[in-house]
Amino acid sequence: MSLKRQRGERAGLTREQVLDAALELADESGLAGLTMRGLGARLGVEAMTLYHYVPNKEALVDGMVERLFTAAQPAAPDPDWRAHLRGYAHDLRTALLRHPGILPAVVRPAVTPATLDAVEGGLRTLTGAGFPLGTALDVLNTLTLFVLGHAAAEVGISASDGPGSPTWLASLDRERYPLILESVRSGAGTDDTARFAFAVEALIGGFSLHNR
Amino acid sequence: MSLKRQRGERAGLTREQVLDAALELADESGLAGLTMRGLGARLGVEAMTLYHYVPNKEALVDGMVERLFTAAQPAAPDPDWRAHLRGYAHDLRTALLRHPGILPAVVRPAVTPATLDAVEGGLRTLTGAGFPLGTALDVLNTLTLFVLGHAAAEVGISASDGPGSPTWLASLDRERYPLILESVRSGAGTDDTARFAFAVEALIGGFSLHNR
DNA sequence: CCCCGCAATCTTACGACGTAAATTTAACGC
DNA sequence: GCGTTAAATTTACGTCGTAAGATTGCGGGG
Repeated sequence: MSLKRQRGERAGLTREQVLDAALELADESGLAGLTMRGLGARLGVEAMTLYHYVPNKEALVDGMVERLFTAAQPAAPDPDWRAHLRGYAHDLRTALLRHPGILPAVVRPAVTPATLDAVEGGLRTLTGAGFPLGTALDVLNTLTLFVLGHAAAEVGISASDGPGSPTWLASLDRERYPLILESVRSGAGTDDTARFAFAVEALIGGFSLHNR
Repeated sequence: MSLKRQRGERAGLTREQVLDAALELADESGLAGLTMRGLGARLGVEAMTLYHYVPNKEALVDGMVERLFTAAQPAAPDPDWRAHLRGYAHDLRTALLRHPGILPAVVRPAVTPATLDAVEGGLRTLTGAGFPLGTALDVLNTLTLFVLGHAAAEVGISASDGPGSPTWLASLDRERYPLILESVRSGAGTDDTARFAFAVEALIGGFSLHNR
């Protein structure tokens, strides 16, 4: 990456290289630090060159998001629908957290061959387990949106130590917020991974009510 | 709003007026259309004037988000914890959807007196219903993050008719995606409000497993 | 082998953005 | 009235996305 070329030598980029470099840059410098000029520099190329691989910056970000979703390998189909959903949620979260830089820009699930396969596979498992098709779709949409929101919030929260941080919360009025203070003191709710697992289990437990 | 003044006449703004005008502008023109100059114009003032009410644009957006959360009046404490959670989720979603313009920027819950009250109240109801404190916190965090993610995705999805739209999905390969096509044909999963309610019920159902 | 068309890359330029610095103007206590 | 302070403006700078056009390398048909 970013090798210097002789005068007039070609860089030989591909769209995938551009998108991957953009993901790296966003992870290092944040969304605001993702610049056409900066991305060009990282690839050893002028900014305008990038417009041969991407029509504009919005499309660049869209491509990055697509790449993120595509990187989540579809969970192996599991006849146990609970295990299938657990695996799907876990894998999707892991893929999303691999590139926290663009997560703030992921406000909707991307539609790619990979995600379509994941949905189709999920529908097959769920309907096979007795869920009506409409319910199965609601289940998958609900779970996907939850994973998205949770992952985005995880990277959003961790960066700050202003309002909301444990030390900040510890200075609250103990008359008014006794339970919050007790929670902070006991260190509850600070483990993102544990909270995620808790939530997934709750959702699966709730979905079970539609299956008998 | 935006009344023209005589030369040298004062505008007499307040921070709240600035934030509310910013919310309006973001709703009309999107996040990219939210500009210091544009916001100034809407208030009948030069861009630099806004810096007397807000240190920079990032703080402006933060203030808008805070205002959004504060506008969600805390749900009336309900001894029935299920009803309490239902009301909380519904009210928060309604408040968030009232200003779709900044929702893409809401990647984490804001910490304000209003939200602290909501959390404390929720903890009181849940612990009163027999939940351990740590579990109660997980329940509230899970529900809040879900509402955030769902609301953000709702406004993100609705705007597009490219990939992911019903008409686009209808042209998929029927050998490979039979269940997705059947879902589209039956119009399943298109009602955001219904899906939200479904998800909230599922979560509450799952939470119930920790309460007996 | 040459040359020509195409694809990749670079150069230059423009308008809009966020905001620093300095300046002007209005409002208010003494 | 007068100085002080807060509110608003003016001017300016650096950076951004990107339009337009020029330039350079490469591969195939004479």
